Amino acid sequence: MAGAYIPNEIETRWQQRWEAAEAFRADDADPRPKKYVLDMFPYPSGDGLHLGHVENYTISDVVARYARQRGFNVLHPMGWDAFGLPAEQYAIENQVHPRDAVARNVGIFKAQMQRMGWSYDWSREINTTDPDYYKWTQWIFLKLHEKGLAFMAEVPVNWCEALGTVLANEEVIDGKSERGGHPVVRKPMRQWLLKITEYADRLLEDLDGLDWPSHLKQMQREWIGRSEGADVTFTIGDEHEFTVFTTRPDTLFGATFCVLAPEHPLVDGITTDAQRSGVDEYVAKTSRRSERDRMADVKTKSGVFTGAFATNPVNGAQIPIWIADYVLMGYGTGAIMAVPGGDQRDWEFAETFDLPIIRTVAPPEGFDGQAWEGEGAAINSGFLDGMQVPEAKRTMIEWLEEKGVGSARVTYRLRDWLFSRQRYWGEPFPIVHREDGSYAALPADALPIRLPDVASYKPTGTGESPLAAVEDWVRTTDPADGAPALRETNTMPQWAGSCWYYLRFADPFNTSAFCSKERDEQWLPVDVYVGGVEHAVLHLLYARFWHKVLFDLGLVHTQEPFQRLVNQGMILCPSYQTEENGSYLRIEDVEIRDGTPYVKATGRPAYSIVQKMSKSKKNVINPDEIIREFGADTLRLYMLFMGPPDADKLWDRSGIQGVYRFLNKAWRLVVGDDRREPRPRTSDATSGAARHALHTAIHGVTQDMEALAYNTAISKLMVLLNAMGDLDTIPEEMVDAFLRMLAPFAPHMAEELWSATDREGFASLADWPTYDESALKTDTEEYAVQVNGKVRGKLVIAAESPDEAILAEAVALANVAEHIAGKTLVKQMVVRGRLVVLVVK
RNA sequence: GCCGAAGUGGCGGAAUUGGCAGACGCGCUAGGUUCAGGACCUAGUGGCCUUCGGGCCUUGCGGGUUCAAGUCCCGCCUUCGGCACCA
Repeated sequence: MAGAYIPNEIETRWQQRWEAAEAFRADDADPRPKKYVLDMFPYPSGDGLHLGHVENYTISDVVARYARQRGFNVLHPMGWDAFGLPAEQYAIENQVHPRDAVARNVGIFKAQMQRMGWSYDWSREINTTDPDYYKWTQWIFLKLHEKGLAFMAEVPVNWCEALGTVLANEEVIDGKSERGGHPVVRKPMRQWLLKITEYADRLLEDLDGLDWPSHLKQMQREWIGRSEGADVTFTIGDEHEFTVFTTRPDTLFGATFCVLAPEHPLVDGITTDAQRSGVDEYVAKTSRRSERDRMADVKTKSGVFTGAFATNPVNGAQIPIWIADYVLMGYGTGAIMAVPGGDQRDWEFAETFDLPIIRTVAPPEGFDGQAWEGEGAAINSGFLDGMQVPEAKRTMIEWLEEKGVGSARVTYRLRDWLFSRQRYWGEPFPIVHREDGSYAALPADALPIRLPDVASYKPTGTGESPLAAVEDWVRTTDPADGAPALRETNTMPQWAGSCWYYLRFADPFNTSAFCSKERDEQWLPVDVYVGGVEHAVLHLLYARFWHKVLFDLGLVHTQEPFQRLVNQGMILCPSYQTEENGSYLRIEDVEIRDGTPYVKATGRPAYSIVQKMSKSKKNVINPDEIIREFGADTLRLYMLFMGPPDADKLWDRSGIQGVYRFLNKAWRLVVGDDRREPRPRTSDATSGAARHALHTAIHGVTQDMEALAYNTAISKLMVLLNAMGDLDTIPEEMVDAFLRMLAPFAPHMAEELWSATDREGFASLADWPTYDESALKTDTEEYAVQVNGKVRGKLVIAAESPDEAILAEAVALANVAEHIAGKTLVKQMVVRGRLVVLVVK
């Protein structure tokens, strides 16, 4: 008899043994086929792991452990994405240097990760803030610069006052910062940009070959936003001309006015004196409005006539030129031809300002809407009349090109990637500015450009990084000629370090390259990448871009970094608010009576909604408490048992009992507890029903493992354990296979029982069991007998019985006979192994 | 507004190509066991009806195809996610 199952004791012991034996180390010299299983590495925040991490990393851990047991040489590394805003914000809030805060938080994270029993190869741990690491981030930047993909420009940027920095388009959501939700305004500033647009087509096309969730690919496609159309040049008298971009060149005959963005450079020059004051006022008003305000009233159309007229190149018509803020300077050419008959926005504008409307595509019979944006035959369009839209487009583009007033063109929603930040905690640029205003990239041997210590690392708010105040760091010389120069004081954004970290894991200590050709070829691409959907258009797009650049430079051998991507669902949890003022309540301060939540202190009802866990909603569950109470194995198992990996999951701790009981049951069966002897085992071969149960389980669990259907895999292990519990003596073979299959999910329990039953080595590294096809069959089969679609009886018959025998027994069943009595049998068939179909009239 | 995903017992969720809806677990009910238990064991558990043989209903709603529909087709509703004046 053994003692009770005490998870904490067992788990820490096995964690130490795995570590001492370096059980999960990925060996470069191992000749077996490789499997690279990667997590999106975390920002080590001060709060430690949350349940989202636990879910993410448990899924990948099971993938990695299963792959090991299937004989793969597995690379499953972990590291820290520690530069950037979250780390810096935390440091400012807690009055510590970011470096110290990162070191401390990394310690917390790592201890928690090890406590979960995740099988990382810690010998490859990396940290993006380590100079040995960011040296190579800077080096890759130099490569981008050499290729002409990094450049400086005065551009309207997203300036966030509260964060004291500019942000990338991807970091701005609804006019607010992705982090913190602070207001963001447009403001022109001189900034570094990366030409991701040059890769737009490849980023789009290569999505097809990736094994990613389709909705995620769709998000990237939409973000890139490729649209095909044409540029059309309009002239204004003899002096000016401007170009518009349109996806509907076929509707050019219906262009009854043009609209320029208020920021369009031509606006000032073409405005007539009579319209001057109105135009100036509108332009000023627009520039004061934030992006957010501009988006807030999409419904109402505003605009001002410039007094100028443009010549429609297709028919010479003089059409008025307006300015309006629904035309964006940052997209296309910042100018449009307005076709109210074929575009609802233009229709609304035309109605508001009483401008003419001409239909150029015949709407379908009975159409009583406004603009018709669909297919149809061209009308009122001269040489296009009668053509369907696609043909009309082609014909118009040919005409425009022939006349030299337009051409086919593709535009993208994707903009170049704004790559500089006015913050302290990021990679410095390997760039110096010379006195003559030019700048120079530093040579590779000058790297790393270390981040200096500063007195204050808080944002200055002036648009300059805190680094600008570090005189002796800023003042330097251009190594090319020794002339005085100033260092670039912007830093790289958070995403820089994570753009290539997956490559560094393959070769973490290389001092002469970011990753050697050999290691790249050995380990890349990542076979399974597990992480949240929140990175769909940020990290995942940026990393693909860098990877393609590295590919073009011949530095990596694959076009894409992440072959298969798995998105875990979100963990949702009820949050509680007072009904009075909506302030959030901690879960401990709420009690549930008859399914209704009440505020404990006041006894008044509380308002509850289910949403994503977040600190501000006070609905965060701390994994440490669950581990303390039930152990890591139970938490791992429960996380997976709640539902499929990609589904959102409602956190409800009442279900934990189920998986905890399952582990206890396994424990008692194999080693017993303080009251019960373990179940006797036998080395005799498994036979009969037990054999069938065993092989069905192996077959089913294996299938589920391949499909990442871990919730059903666990349920099949439960079925197997229940079957073992029904036996007086358990065949050793069953215990063996059970433990091997338990190992990826509850590795500590598996190890403990593995060693308690005198098995050699680690269960975590034991081969995956195989099943015998013949054992999946049973001697008898059960058939449901349907009469006119309803089950009227069941019969058990020897397997492989001929159809005739089955049908004969089926019609002989008492209840079946009753239902067919006095009627004509019009159809009878047997669905092998399942049912008998009888149709009567 | 546009695009995408999803709606199955009291709850989380299962269901190859259309083939016995509700696996597994939680919860609940009854019994056993225990000094005790938020422990363990056994049995039951979608709803309604029942002469205890069985019958009828049931996968968001309404139609349809089929011997047979959670699964396929048509039309709606709801929820979640993404995009949001992108020309």
